Formats: sequence, structure tokens, C-alpha cells
Amino acid sequence: MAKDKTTIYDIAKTLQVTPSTVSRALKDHPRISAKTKKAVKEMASQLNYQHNNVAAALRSGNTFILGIVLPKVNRTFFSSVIKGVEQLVSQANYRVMITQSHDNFKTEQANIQALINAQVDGIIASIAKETTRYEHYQRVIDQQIPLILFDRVMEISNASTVVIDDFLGAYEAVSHLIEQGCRRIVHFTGVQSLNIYKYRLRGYREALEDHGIAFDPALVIESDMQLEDGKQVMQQLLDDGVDLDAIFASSDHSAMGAMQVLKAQKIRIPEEIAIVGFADEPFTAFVEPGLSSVNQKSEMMGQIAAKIFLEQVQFSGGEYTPTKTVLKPELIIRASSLKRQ
Amino acid sequence: MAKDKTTIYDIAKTLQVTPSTVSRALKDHPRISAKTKKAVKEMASQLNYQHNNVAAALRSGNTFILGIVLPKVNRTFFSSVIKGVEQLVSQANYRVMITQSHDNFKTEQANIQALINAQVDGIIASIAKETTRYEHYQRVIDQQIPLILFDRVMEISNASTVVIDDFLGAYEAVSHLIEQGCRRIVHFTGVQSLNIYKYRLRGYREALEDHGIAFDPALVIESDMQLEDGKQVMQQLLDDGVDLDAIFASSDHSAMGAMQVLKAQKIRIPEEIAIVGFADEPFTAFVEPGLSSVNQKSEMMGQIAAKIFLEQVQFSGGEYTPTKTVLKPELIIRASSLKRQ
DNA sequence: ATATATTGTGCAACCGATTGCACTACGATT
DNA sequence: AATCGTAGTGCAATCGGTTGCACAATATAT
Repeated sequence: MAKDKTTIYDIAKTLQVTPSTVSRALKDHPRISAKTKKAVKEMASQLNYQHNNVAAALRSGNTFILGIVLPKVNRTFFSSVIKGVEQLVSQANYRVMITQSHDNFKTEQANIQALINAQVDGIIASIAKETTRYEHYQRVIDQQIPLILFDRVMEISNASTVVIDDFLGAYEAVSHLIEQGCRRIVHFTGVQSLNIYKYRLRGYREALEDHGIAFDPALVIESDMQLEDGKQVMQQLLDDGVDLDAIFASSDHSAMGAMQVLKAQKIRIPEEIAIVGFADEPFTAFVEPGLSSVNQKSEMMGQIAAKIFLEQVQFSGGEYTPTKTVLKPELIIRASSLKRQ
Repeated sequence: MAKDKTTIYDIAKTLQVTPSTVSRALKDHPRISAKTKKAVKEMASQLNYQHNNVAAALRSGNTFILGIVLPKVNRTFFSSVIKGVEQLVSQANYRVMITQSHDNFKTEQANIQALINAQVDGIIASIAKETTRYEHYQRVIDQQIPLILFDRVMEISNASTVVIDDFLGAYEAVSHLIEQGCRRIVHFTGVQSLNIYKYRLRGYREALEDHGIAFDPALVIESDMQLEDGKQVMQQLLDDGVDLDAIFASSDHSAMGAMQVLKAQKIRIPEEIAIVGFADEPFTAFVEPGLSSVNQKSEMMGQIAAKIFLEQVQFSGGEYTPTKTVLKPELIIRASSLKRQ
């Protein structure tokens, strides 16, 4: 029946001590006697006291909230990153505030601003597809808030980054296709303002050239990389009669779209056209044939981002030097690209 | 180069006015002259002023944060609900703080507690599988924080609820299977402490009986409803030589697991065994054959939950009467359950 | 027994915005 | 000319913990 919220003043009054003592007792301050602590804690639970983080944050300057900005939470990659982040920061009593940009620039800006206003102790972000400017991220830095970018990153001074080696992931995927005997490999790529798509394209190109296959710009198709885009692009390729024997898609969803079109046309996968996606979404294992893909070490990415945050926030002296981490991706080979056993 | 954060005091000082005026000017208080407002706003942006929500929240009592507690964000159902919630509350300037219980009771408790401590203005939650007690939710009510439960709900006085008619969803799914000629329909169900599984089981049973088919408890199998569980259960059914011609699974993942086992065994779907899942996850459309499923109106559920929250929070007078909303699910029929055209 | 640590608690300022109330000035009303 | 209304701003308390510093009491060292 706790109608009015109880404060440390209420506890202090009934116990005939000062609020400072109550505050310290609740936080297990070493200078408070065991007896007082016990009394305070008992009274606190008796009065149904709930610690007010807002008041504490105002005075202490720490909200113990870590802000996260990413395109969409329902993408397995991003939700795994969140999981990794949560695992680490929760041990340090931080809470996570997740926001989605839905790949929209304005929304991303608004989210960042909201997190700044909320006085979060740090921000971990992966930038939206539409984003090409970064004043909002600069503002984070200006406010001395630790900023860690992952996967989709930008060059922002004083921001740390965690990425996988997209070049390598693509290089290995394409090399694998070449080893399977493919020669006319189409590449589905995304908006080139994002580092990830740019580097994967480079990996694709270099793998081809290293294997003596000429790079053909006509085989590189840029789209929004969703399921529908994959379908459309694939249909267009077929309609145009483009000669191809494999697809390396920079997203599993677009690969899936292509796969659906091919299956509808009774074109055999991987015999006629082999496919490799990117992200290793769980559904890649469900579909028929299983979709080969590049695993991005999402959970580890989150853990590392979180670790950097914790280090930076616990780092008191002087200027913190941002770090750049590059993880090694892993090619997962499934039936969609396996021509021979 | 804004090293020290600027406050309304800084603005006040340079403009030779009081902080009260600055505060009002920034919020477009009607009593402040247009000239002053303009001057204040210009100075604010010049000094790179960032509104401190924490201070405002302490004084005003509103954090403008809505807490969300759900099992996992990477389930399409839940992320769609989030989307629905965000759409509505963002218009009212609320922000959302998402937490995941991972279906774990302790984590759920901790999350709720953290949200209470963060002084959120309301909580929207869907309970974890493990949860059977609800003191933590009671605490939310005790603190006068609006509480809205969705999908997986419990009877908590003064909490509003938003659910779909799980009974009906199951009833229609099973009726559909019966119409397709199925008679020995296995039901995959989950932990019975959750309303959703309980009601779906009832719908299953009633549909059978209404069509003159005896309910056979041996055909109802309880599991954790993940992909692996579906596989195991299916394998067990085959090993046991259970006679069945259809499966109605209370989750798409378990249905998918069963599907994988059946396909591996070259058992034809839907000819030999028809399947219907529940949740209408996107992958149900990807797989072969397409998995029939029951759509839960997730986005609408989120919107309604948000609407209730906003109404309750804007409701000033007296006691708020909690509402119970029941949405109508929609059976999506795909190839996995379609024996005849 | 005296000097020095150590323990346990209180005092009071503070974090930064909000807001009810008071007050001035000036135009409108009668 | 006196009264009233209203626009525009200031005053000061407040939200609820936190924390540096002070200080008394007790413990330890010399």
C-alpha cells in the first residue's frame, strides 16, 4: 500500500539518522557500521523503498545507462550484438537503452539526440543506410560521451570501432565459389556509402582477379538488399538473359529472394547457380537448400564493443585513445554452394 | 569544443535573464515574449546547449521513458510489437527502454526492478516462460506505474492486457486441418502456465470435438517450442510409430523443426502430414513448402498497448480502470497444409 | 598519559531544470 | 484619473540522492 513513494529521508527520519547515513548504508559504504547498515536496509524494505536513479544520476553524473542505436532489432545480427553487449555491461550494473533507426537518417539523428538528452553514459551504434553525414555523432563526442561504432562505421575522430574484416569475408566466399567451378559470379551489393558493402565488393573483385577471372562491372548489382530486392534483381537478370553460374550476395535476405525466384523457375541450386549470402541469419539453415553464408561474429562484436565502453568509462585520466578492432569472419558452407562433395 | 556542458544558467547569465525565463522560453511558454524566446534559442544553440532530461525528470516527475520487458527482441512477433509501440509513443515524445528477459524469471525480475528505479512512466510487458509468480509486477502497480501486459499475460489487478484470441486462432487452424481431411492431428504445446499455450490447446481440443473427432491426450506434446524441440518431438513420434496425419504447433519454430525431420525422412508435406504453425514468422514464407501459420497482429498489439499507456498517463483524475483487449488472429494458409486446391 | 589513527556519522552544498507565486509595467476600461 | 487586466519576467523552493569536509568518539601507538 505504498501510496507515496518513500525516500531516504523517510528512512532517515524513522531511524533517527541523517539521509547521508542512509545513502551510504544502502551503498555499503565502508565507513558505516554493520549495525546501521542492517537497520537501514531492513527499514528500507519495510517501507518498500525504491532507489531513485534519476536523483542519483543528477547528482553523480552517471545514469548507468548505455545507449544503443542500430537499424533494426529484429535482424539476428543486431539482436546478437545486443545480447553480447548486455552480457558484459549488466555485470557492471549498466542498463541498455535500445533505439532503432529503421535505416532512416532523421530517426537516427533523433535517437542520438534523445540519448544525449537522457544523459547516457555511452553510446554504441551502427549507422543507418541513409546516413552520410555525422554531425549528430560529433555531438556525442563533443559531450564527452564514449562512442563506439560497430559493423557499419564511419571515420569519426575519438570514436572506437568494431568491425569484421568484410573484405576477407567476401574474398573467402568468392574464392569458395570459384573453387566450386563457378566463373560468372554475380555480386549483389548495397549502398556504397556503407563501408561494409564497399569492402565486400572489393573482396569480391580481388578474389576474382587473384583467380584470373576478369572483373565485370555488369555483374555487380546494387540494391537495398531486402528480400524483395533480391527477387527483383534476380528476375531482371533472368529476363536479360545474363550468363551467370553463381551469386555472392552481401545479405542473406537478398540471397533468399534470388533463391525463391530460381526455385520458382526450376533452376537448380547449386548445380546451375550456386549462392552464398552474408550474415548467417538462422533461416539460412532452414531453407532448402541450406544457404551458405558468412558469419559475422555478432555476439563477440557486442562483447568487444561493451568492453571498450566499460574501459573508457572507467578510464579517468586524461584523453582516452579510441581503438579499432577487426574480427575475422567465418564462411559457413551449406548446400547452396556445394557442387561436389 | 564545448568542454563543460552548458546549462540554462549559462544561457541566463549571458543573456542577463533568469534561468526560469530560459526554461520557459525553451519550452515555448506562452507568457514569454517572442523576442526573448528567439534570443534564448539562438544563444542555446550557440552555446551548444543540450537539455538535461535527468534534471527535468527529477523535478517534474516524468522521465518520458516507457519501459518494455519481453522475452527476446529477435523474435519477429516481439520486434513488431516494439515497432507498434514506438510508432505511437514517439509522437507523444516518449522514448522506449527495451529489456529482454530471455524467458528467465530472475532476469525479468531484475529488469522490472531496473525500470522502476529508472522511474519510467509506464511499463509494457510480456511475461517470461519461467515466470509463475508476480510480486515484481505487483511492485510496479504499487508504485503507481501504468502496467500493460500483452500476449503472455497474468491476472494482475490494475494491469491492462492486450492479447489475441488464442483459442480462436487454434480453433480455426485445427478446423482448417480437419477440412483438409486430417483426422489424427498432433498438437505441440508449451508450458501450461502461460495463457497462450493453454488457450490454444483448448481451441485445438474444442475444434476436434466440434467436428466429431475424439480428443486424444497422447497426441498433445508439451515442449519448450524451439526448433530443436520440434525436431526431437517429431523424431520421437516417428520412432514410436504414432499414427498421425497433421501437426498443429503452437510455435513456428517447433513446426519448422518437425518439418526438417519430415523432409529428411522423405515424408511428404502436406500429403502425408500437414502442418500449421503459430506466429507467422517471416521465415514461414521462405521455407519449402510454405508453412501455414496464425498471424498474431503484432504491430497492432503494440499500438494498442501504447495507446492504453498514453491514455492512462494522460489520465489525471482518480482511479484508472484497466482495459482488456482481445484481437482477432488471422489464419494464413500456405502449402504446408493445403492438400487440395 | 599523550599523540595519532581510525571509525562512524552529520552538515550542507550541489546536480539542473521546473513551477507556483509575486511583482512591475503598460495598455485598456470606465 | 483611477482601476483593472494582462503580458513578461523574477524569486525561491523543490525534486531525492550524493559527497567533500568536519567532527566526535574510540582505538592504537609511543
